Amino acid sequence: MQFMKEQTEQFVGQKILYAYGDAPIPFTKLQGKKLKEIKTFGKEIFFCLEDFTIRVHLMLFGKYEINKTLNRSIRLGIEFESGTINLYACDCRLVEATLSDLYDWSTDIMHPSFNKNKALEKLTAKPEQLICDALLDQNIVAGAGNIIKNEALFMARIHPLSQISEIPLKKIESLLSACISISFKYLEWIRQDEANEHWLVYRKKECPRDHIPLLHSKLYKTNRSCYYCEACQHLYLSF
DNA sequence: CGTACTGTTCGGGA
DNA sequence: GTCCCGAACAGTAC
Repeated sequence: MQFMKEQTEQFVGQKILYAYGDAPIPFTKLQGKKLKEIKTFGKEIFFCLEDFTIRVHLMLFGKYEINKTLNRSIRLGIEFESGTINLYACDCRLVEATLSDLYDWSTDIMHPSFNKNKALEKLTAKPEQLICDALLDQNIVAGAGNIIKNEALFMARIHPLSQISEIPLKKIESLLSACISISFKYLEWIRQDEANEHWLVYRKKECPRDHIPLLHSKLYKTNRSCYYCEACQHLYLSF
């Protein structure tokens, strides 16, 4: 969402001339309101207006365009004085509450107030959890998704089915470091329009270390795709 | 809680 | 080559 923020920041300070679409939003309420600020939390982006906020989550299939339309039904179009943001197939809703009451930015990987120790605390707070599930929990580390989960586990050489209580703290720290470095590299890759050219294991067939076939299956509670190498990713288990 | 559902694209198998 | 099917960057509702 950092990249989307960069691309939409040009409209901060401008008034909304007109808003429309099929989002469950009272569009007339937006009209005439000034865009005060754009914030992000993990995969969410917030367009903060004068007395409420538009929260947008692109989910799996969401798309957005600036000053351009796609040939499909519009979820939310926002016309500003100098241009338009068009949102498609995403989750849009109004938030009236104060954002800082809802979100803890200290564990949002990309946020300036990210605190690695807080993230470590949250990660180890549920020791019975499996690491492949914990990494996807936006309340633990916000921003990491399924790709970063797979890549970070591979980099830190941790098997996705490892139990948090059994993973040495140093390994969890290196896993977190991997999440952080991948997230920032990902932003850089998106800027260069090479977002999907750098993955080591995600959607790959072979381990880049030892060239044996990677395993691929949906694992545990979150039931999301895991790509991993049984030979070089250690399984930490209590039994 | 687990299950169903949403919704668009793309790669791989036929 | 082309078509079709199912998985997939995620989360919510029930």
